Amino acid sequence: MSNLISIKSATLSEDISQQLTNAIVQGYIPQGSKISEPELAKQYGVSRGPLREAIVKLEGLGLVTRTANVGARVIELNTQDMLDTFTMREALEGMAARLAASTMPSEEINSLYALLDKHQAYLDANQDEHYVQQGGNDDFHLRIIHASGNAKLIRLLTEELYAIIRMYRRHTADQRSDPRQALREHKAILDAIANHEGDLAELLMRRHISRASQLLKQAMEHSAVASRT
Amino acid sequence: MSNLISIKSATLSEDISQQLTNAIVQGYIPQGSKISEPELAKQYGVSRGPLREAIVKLEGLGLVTRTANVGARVIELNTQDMLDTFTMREALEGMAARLAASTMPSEEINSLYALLDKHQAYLDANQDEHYVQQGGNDDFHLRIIHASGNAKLIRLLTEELYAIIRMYRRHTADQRSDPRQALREHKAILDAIANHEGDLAELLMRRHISRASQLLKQAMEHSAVASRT
DNA sequence: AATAGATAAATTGTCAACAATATGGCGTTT
DNA sequence: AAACGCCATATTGTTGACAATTTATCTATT
Repeated sequence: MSNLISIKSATLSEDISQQLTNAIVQGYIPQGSKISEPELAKQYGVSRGPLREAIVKLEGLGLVTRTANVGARVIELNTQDMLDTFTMREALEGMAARLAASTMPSEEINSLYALLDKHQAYLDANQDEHYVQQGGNDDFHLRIIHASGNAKLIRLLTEELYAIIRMYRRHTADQRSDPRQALREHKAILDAIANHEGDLAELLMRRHISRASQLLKQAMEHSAVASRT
Repeated sequence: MSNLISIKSATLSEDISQQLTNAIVQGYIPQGSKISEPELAKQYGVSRGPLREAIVKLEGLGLVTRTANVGARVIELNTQDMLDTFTMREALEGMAARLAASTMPSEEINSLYALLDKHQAYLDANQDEHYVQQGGNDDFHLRIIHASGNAKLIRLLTEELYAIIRMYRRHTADQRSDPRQALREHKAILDAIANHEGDLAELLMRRHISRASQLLKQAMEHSAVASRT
């Protein structure tokens, strides 16, 4: 139940940085709340030095914003920020799918087919309940991203954008997408990659993400109307 | 002649951060060189605190790499890194062009046509000599990026990727592209945007950047062969 | 002579104190 | 009563000192 996950790193700063990142993404530290240096330093049992360093790192990751002489606050994700993030994701993951289509080794492709079979079996067994893809090696999108072989693209998507997305999902009604539909789309994307059809793979991946983005937009407009009553 | 550009910021840390960024991008601090905290602190006349903070920021921007208990080094850009960066640029600027096609106000479009006329006049007057587009408001690509209206995309492209690209250009034979060809492509992109043809604008922008990427690749292979003699 | 180990120097990581700035409360003034 | 300015408090920014780790130097051994 504790939000303190003990990860022994080489330096305190790295340690705190990871713990803070986790705390923010998981929502233990709510959006918009102030990051007090003395308070957190006491809480984590370190001095302000390494803690400040961690905050600067978080700023680089886009999880907090800092104002000189005032301090840091956790970002507040509004719908526009989220749609902007999805737009970038569409462009970058589309490109990742294209790259994967030309470089992905066949054994990795087979392994991904096996993963999709596993997802299929899960849906069959759990009557279409969403499987939680929390970033592990079982996440189809992450596998494609890594298959791109573009180190900078991998870092950006997995360390920055996905943190934001996961953070957002926590406080919104989970995506009301049809998991079987998503699985079909995943399969189509993988087929294109297996056939080394980069153009098609990119197109399908973009359409897939765009669809999720549209759902998000609708959900937001809906909840905005609902909260207005 | 000094590499010290005095920018009075709210905090020393911001100040140092900007100066270091500039020094690295401009090549005053060469690639691969070690960032010594005591040395730089003395050089800039500050204590190690704000200097460390600046280094952490630079790490977030991808300009230096840090190793625990060892220190920071300026990144060394190899051809692969550069091609990876161009690949991301292709995806993101392509998307920016698409977005611009649907949101760019007509007066801004006219202003961009005027800019291209200015470039044309420059080429006519200076017998096709490259105009240096060092990131000012006269850079066509930056104008398109800003017209996308996607804040996150703007920040990533202008603050991170472009810093890397400028850094790389400094120590390589400048792009041997045909400036008239580039100008023609810019015009075609702008035409597509003016006609609100997002698909076409994206396609043309990607082709434009891909072409530059190909030239870069050839130049690299060429110089690799040349240096082997 | 080359390698391995021990010691010394230098650098990074961390801390606690001080300075500068912003925030909140109080009283005064209009 | 509201607004302005002043003062006290708290927070951030910066500094110098100390601890921990790495790097360099020197000696000893094979």
